[in-house]
Amino acid sequence: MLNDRKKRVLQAIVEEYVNTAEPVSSKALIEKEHLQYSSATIRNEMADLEKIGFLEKTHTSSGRIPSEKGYRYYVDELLKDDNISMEEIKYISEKLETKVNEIEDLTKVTASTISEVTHYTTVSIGPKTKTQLIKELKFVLINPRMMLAIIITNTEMIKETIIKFEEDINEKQVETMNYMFNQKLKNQPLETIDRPLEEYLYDEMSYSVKVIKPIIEQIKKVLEQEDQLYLKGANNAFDLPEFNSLEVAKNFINVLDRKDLVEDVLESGLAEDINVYIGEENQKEELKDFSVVTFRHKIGNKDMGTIGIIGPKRMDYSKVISVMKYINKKLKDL
Amino acid sequence: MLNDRKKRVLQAIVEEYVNTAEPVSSKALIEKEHLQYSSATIRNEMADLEKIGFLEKTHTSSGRIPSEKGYRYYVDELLKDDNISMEEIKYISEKLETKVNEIEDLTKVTASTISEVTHYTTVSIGPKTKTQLIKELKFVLINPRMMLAIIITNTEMIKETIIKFEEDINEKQVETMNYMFNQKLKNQPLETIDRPLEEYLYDEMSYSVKVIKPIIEQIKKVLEQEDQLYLKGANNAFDLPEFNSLEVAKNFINVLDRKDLVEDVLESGLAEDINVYIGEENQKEELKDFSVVTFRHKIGNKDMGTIGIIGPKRMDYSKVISVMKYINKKLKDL
DNA sequence: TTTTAGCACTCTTTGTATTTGATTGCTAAC
DNA sequence: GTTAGCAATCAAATACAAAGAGTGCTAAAA
Repeated sequence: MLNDRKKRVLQAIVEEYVNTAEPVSSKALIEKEHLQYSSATIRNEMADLEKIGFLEKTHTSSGRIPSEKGYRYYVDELLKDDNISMEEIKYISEKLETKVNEIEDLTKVTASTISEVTHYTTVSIGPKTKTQLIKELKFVLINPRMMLAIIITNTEMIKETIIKFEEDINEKQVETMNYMFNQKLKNQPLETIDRPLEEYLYDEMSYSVKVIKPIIEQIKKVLEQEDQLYLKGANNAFDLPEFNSLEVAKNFINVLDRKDLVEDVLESGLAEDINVYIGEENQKEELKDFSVVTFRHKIGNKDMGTIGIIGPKRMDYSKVISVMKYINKKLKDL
Repeated sequence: MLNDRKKRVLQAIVEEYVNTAEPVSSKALIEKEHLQYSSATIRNEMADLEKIGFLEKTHTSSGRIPSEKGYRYYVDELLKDDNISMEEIKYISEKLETKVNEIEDLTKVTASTISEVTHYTTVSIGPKTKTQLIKELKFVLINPRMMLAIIITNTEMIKETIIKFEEDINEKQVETMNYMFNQKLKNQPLETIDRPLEEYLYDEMSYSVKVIKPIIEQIKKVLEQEDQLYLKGANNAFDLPEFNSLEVAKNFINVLDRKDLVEDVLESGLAEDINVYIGEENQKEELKDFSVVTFRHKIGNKDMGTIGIIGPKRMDYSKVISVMKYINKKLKDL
């Protein structure tokens, strides 16, 4: 579709613009890229690239910036995904090799590492609670009116919650309940905890409503509560020149504050491990001025959490994707 | 020290400036406050108030704004602390009366409520882990290589952590260890878990280092890890006119990102429940352009968590303090 | 046919005056 | 003790000019 020179020009413009945030002129290009052509030749190529929608101008006599279509072509065809230095490799390895006990923490650590290496803002979320199976339930009596319920899922996620009672209960009762609940819930999806279960338990056990109800309610509450989002490096955004516009900055902060939005973005990822959404490609209106790269970490086909980078359209896609690919490989090795 | 009219002028200027964020002119003042004096008289009073350092000008022919000294006098002498509406009272009551199981969550809910009512940014932190006593330890075997340790403190704070082993252990061992650890640690400050304890346990129990060491290490790790900060309403700051200056906005975001800073601020509170730090009164260089109001929630003399509001010096101290005082009363009633 | 030199044209950026309007401080009168 | 009145001050808005960077296009060179 594009001849080699055009590809080279487009790639150079994207990379130069990512670096400088200034429209790229024909002169700047031949200097930076040591192109063996005159500026007039490059200008002609740039005019062509603009004609097919890969470049834009900010005004008639300005240099060019990539259009969203230009970024897309760059990401799909031109981008190098080994743009990662020895220092970065070392840093990432060390970060990921520190012992992490819980998967949710692993997602956090990974997100935080990505943010630190790329200097972009990351958001992350652990494995989706609702779709998981209950591997085991453990009840521990803390005092006669307080019990801790521990829920272990098939992805080794562990959730704890405290349950308070209005009457005293004893160890024996806890044991029975633990047995009954496990009997009924083991290997079930978390959403099993519903009305019929409640009635079943009332029938099987002779314990009062005052004992069974708080347990069911609290477990339900824990499982239904939104999975917690983790945000890292939001302040980095303010070092980017596009955030000199207060409006953009405000917009950005507001997007990060909209948990529903962020969650949707993280869940929207397709089959791929890594997905790139550039500007208008984002479903959500509020994100159309930004680019989002999502990274889904899986073991087999078990979802282990998703991480998203939210940044300007002028994002260093090459660096971001290189880092994610490296981390992906590293995680599979663990 | 100040005559009544001066007090009235100072109070009016603070309140007007808090509202409008514009320097207050003598003319605006007589209009808004229905003062029975001419603008020239008010100008004389304003000149006097400036002479003693309670007011400032942004340039020679501008209206006046309060100085930090002015705010301080306002907070100490003029401020009304019943500046709270029926709607706000209702909203706060409902928020605080929803059942909360853990103290850390109570601190979060409170912080979030304060942010929602005042529209300022709040940061909060639960009761300080390190200074608490261990009330009880519970070990629960999850599988032969994995155990959950539950630590209950004297303020009913509950911390859980997962411990992984490199060799299988059984229920019996867990029971023994649970007994031994409790024996040694009950009613001790959390920092007791030190070298001598470790040796004691090796001696008393015949279990291998591979079993005991991970437990001690992991418990230590949990107790030493920073107490988690909770941030709410950061985006509200961007609606304030002072944040139209990108530099201020950036500064603000950076402060919020500096956990050490924020933590120090929350801990710096004195004996009082509510403390106000205006601009330069803040110990930390980075906060000298902001005002901070901290609110410490105690039951008896047990610290139950601290909440801080970080906002512009032009803060609505009256609203903030009124809300905090009301919440404080409410919490004591619970 | 491809490439390039050259130049007119466009538009942003920067700098400089000029004007407008709000507000004060001070003086003299009430 | 209070106030009217007025010169003085300064920020903010407006207007204009000059400089500079970059393009598009034409015609010539390769």
